[in-house]
Amino acid sequence: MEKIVYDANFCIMTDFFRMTGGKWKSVILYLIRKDINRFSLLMDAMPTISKKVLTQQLREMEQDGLLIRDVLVAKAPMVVVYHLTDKGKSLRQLIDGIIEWNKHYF
Amino acid sequence: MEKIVYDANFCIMTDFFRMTGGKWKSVILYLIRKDINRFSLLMDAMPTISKKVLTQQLREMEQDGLLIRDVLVAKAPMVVVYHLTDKGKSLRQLIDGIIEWNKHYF
DNA sequence: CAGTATCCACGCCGATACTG
DNA sequence: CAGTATCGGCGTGGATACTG
Repeated sequence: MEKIVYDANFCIMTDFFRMTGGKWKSVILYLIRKDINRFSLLMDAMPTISKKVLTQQLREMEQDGLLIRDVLVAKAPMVVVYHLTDKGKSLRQLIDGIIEWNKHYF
Repeated sequence: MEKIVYDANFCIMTDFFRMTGGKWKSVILYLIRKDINRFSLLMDAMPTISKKVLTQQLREMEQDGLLIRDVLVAKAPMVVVYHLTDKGKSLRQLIDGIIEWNKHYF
């Protein structure tokens, strides 16, 4: 009979929530998948997000290997395109699962 | 051609993250499912959580219909038992999906 | 266009002491 | 045993002005 001792800091779920949780990441994931893949397009689609926060979220998601930041033109006016990695795309099934669950239990 | 405008405050994912996210809720869900269903047993299993936070999380999860708080003895020394609702149990498949995803993409 | 730089509010989470 | 009450740190998210 072993004792179960749990620390949330070492929970596998913590990684998932860090990568997809927060206020905006699941929305960003959804939008980029819909080819809303430019900084200004994302700003237009999320009228209540700030530039700082959008930049932050995109950078973190890049770090987590969910998306790639593609700089097409490096001088002003810059052109940057975002697209999902396979890892980022693979989240869709999980998100769809969550949506289905929501439909069923509400 | 319609314009897509998104506000995280009305996102279906926000509900899911509120119900299962945060630092402890997925752990609590897991533990109660393992019949670690008393306040003090949960405290023992999560040595780094505080009483206030555990109480908070349990109350929120009760509000969200994920678990039921069963007061067996209302006078000190009290006896309270927690158990999952069907809605709470149903989260297991989603959590398992997340764990599988994690195994595959790490 | 796609960001930085600052400053700031709020809420999550935690430590500790006390209680029916 | 199963909580409340109180105080406080810290991180997330936001408003606004500025820039290569």
